[in-house]
Amino acid sequence: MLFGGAETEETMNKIRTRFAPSPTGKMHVGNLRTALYEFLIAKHEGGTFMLRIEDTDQERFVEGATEIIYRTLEKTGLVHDEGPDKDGGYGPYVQSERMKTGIYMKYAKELIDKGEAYYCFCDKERLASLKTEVVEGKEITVYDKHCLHLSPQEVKEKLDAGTPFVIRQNNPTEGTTTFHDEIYGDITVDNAELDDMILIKSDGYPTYNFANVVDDHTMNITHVVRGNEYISSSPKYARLYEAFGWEQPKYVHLPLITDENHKKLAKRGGHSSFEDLLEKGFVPEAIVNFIALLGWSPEDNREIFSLEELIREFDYHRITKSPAVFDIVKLRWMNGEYLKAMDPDTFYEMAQPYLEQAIHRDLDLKKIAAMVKTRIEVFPDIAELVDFFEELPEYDPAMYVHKKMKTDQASSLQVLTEILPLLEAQEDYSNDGLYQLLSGYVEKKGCKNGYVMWPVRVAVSGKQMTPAGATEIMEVLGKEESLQRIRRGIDLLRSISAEEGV
RNA sequence: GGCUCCAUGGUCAAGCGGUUAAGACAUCGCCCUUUCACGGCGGUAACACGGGUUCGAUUCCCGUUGGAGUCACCA
Repeated sequence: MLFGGAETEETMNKIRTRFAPSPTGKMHVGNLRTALYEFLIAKHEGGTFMLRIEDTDQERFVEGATEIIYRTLEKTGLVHDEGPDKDGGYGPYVQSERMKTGIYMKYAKELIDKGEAYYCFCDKERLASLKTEVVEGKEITVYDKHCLHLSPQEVKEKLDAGTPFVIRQNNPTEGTTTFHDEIYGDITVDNAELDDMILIKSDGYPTYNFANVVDDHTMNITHVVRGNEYISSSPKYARLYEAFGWEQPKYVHLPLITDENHKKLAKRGGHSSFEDLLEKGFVPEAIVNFIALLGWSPEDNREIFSLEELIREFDYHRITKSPAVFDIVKLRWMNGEYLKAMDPDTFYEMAQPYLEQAIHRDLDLKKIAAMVKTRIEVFPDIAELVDFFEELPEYDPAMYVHKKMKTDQASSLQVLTEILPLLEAQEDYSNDGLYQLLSGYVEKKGCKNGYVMWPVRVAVSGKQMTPAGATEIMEVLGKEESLQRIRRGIDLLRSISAEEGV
C-alpha cells in the first residue's frame, strides 16, 4: 500500500529505469539480476527501461563486451525501450559519445561556479605523500582539499600553462548527509566521511560517479536501481544532486549476490557469468527465473515464473535486504523443471548437439532425446546417460544380481538363453512388440516382470542405470545390435559360471 | 582499521507482537516402477547471543558477536 501522495506522484510520472553496464567483459549474474529488476520495476508499471553504456574508462574497455550486453539482453528477453540502438529522445546513450557534447564539463563547471567543485592540480606524487594507511593491503588516502585553497589567479595560471587537472567535488567536512533508499530506508553518514571525489579525470572523461548522476538526471531516470556495493558512495551522489538543486531519484539498492563463501560474486572466477551458465547447459528462462528469486519473493509460494508472470507479480517493495548465496544446485533443479516442461521439438533441437557428440552411429536420436528429457538437469548430463548406445561398455557381471528382482547370474543366464531364440524369431522390434513378447514369456514362466526385464536391460546396456527400460532400449538399438549384446551377455555369464565350476 | 549495511534450517526464503515458525532446493527414509530417474508420501534441520519495551517477543529498541560491502584519475 502506498501513501496517497506517492501514489499520485507515481501514477503521474511514468517510471524510467536504466541498465548502465560498462563494457568490461562478461555479464555476471549480479549484473544480470540488476538488469532484470530494473526491467521488472519499469515494466510492472508500464514504464520505460533504458540501456546506457558506461564506457568512460577507456583502459578497461574490452572489445566485444558491448555485443555481450546486447546478446544477453536479447536472450533473456529484457528488451530495452531506449538505448544506443533505439533513440528515445534522450541520447546519446553511450557515455563516450555524450562526452563529446561537452555535457559533463559543462555541468562540472557549473558546480565550480557554485563553489561545489574545484580544480585540482595535484600530481600522483603529492597524492601518494598524503596521509595513507594500509589496511588489508589497500591504501587509504583522504584528499586534503589542498587545491581548494588555490586563488583564482593561481588556478588561471595553471590552466593557461596547460597543467593537467582533475575536477573534484567540494564536500563539507561538518554535519551529516542523509539519503533515502526504498529498501534500506534512511542512511546517514557524517560529511567528514565524504571524500572530495573526482568528477572529471585528467583525460577529460568524467568518472562513473559523476557521469552517472548527470546522465540519470538529464535522462529523466526516476528509479536508480543498482547493487548494494554503491550504497556507501550514495551520500556523495546525493550531495551532487543537492549541489545542482536537482530532485533526487528514488534509490533502490539491491542486496548482494554472493558465492558459496558469502563473498561478493567476482566478475572473474569462473562460473558466475551468464555466458558460462549457457555453456554449462542452462537455459536463459531458468536463469532469469532463478535470479529473480535471489532477493525477491512473491506473495504466494510460487517459484516457477515466466518473464511475463514476473512482470505482473514483481513488487519491488518485497525485495530483501540480506545478501543471497548463488546456489547452483537449486539452479540445476530449476533448469530441470524447465527442460521437463519444454515441448519435445524444442528440447530435441537443443539437445541434438549433445546427443551427436555422444552418439555417432545411426540411431533415432529423437527417441533418445525423449528418454533423457525428464532425467537431466542440464544438457551436458546427457553424455553419460546415453553413452552405452554408442558402444556396449565392459561391465561387471555382478550387475546381474538384483535382490529385489530375485535375479542372480545363474537365473540371468537361464533367462537370456531362453529368450534369445524368441528374440531371434521376433520381427517386430518396436517397444510394444518387444514388451508383449517378453511379457508372454514372463507369464508362461510365472515369475515377476523384473526377473526377466532386469537381466535383459543389463545385457543390452551394460549399465547400472539407463534412461529407459529394456525394451525401449532394444527398440532404438534395433534387432541386430540387440541380439549381439544379449549374446555377449550370455557369453559373459557362461564364462563366469565355468570359472566357478572349476 | 574508519564508515555503512545485514542477521529465520546447509542454501533460497515466508513471517511484519500471540503461528504446531510456511514453502522450495539439498539431505534421509518409504511407496511406485522394466533398474536409475520421474512421481507420491513422510522424516531430520532454523529464529546468533545478552539486555530492555510489553500481559506476551522471531517480530520493536539498545548492546555484543558474527558476516558482508566500501574506503581509486574502476565502475
